[in-house]
Amino acid sequence: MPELPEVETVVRSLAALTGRRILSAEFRCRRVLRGGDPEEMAASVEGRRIVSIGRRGKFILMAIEGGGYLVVHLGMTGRLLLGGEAGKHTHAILSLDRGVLLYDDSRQFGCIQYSREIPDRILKLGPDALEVAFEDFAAGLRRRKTRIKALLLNQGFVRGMGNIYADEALFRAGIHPLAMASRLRGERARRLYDGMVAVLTEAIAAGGSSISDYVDGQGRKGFFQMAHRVYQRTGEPCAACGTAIRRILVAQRSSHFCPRCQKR
DNA sequence: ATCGGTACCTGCACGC
DNA sequence: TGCGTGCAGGTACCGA
Repeated sequence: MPELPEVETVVRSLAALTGRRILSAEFRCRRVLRGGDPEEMAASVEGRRIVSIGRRGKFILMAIEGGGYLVVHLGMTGRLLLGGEAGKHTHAILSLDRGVLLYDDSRQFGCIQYSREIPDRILKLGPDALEVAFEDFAAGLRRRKTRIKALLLNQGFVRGMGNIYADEALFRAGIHPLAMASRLRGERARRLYDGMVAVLTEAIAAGGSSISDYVDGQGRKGFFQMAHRVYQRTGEPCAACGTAIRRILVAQRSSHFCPRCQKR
């Protein structure tokens, strides 16, 4: 489901969690706990308030009263829902002093864990795609010996981009997904940076993209998918030149682009 | 140290 | 109807 705009939308939709007390917690599925023990996790959060909720790239961090964090990653199909009924794929249930928070994930690629400190894998992420300075972004491009599409998906380079927005940013910049990152300098680096920031900002304003099952914390769908210009538009005419959009694999991920507008 | 390929899991759309 | 195939917003891990 979720890239930066979707995760940002979820976090904003869950602002009401701030100050809520967790009365009880149930963790049902070991596979999404990243090795954590369900009983210990429950004991670590029960009786404590949620102090804040925020985002680092695609990770959601809920700061828990007295220190520690509930760290959530939505993977491909994860959902955090304020209210509603537990279902077949509900892996965590937090009963609050007002309402209930459910964590659902049919594919179980996401995770929910409790950690005393911010986990190392989060500290090792690159700068946020909406916070990185252009100079750092451009310098990073020059240092990497890989295709630009793969690099945009690498969370150690810049955190928050995923398959949809990487394709959309590359289209806006007129850059082919197979272009070598190190060769993008000057004006092309600038266009990519601007395209990335613009597409992410517009997507947040639209509440994210709901391709199949994404919803925010209140169960609302996003509608930025209407504005996708290449993602999952294989065969459709390019909005700029009319050429049929093509799909190729880059780093094992579907990549959609206009063969005429996007140059290597 | 960096890269690409693969594994993980469920559900859906499609063709036969 | 049912079965096989391919595809899907993700990261982690492995060997080269």
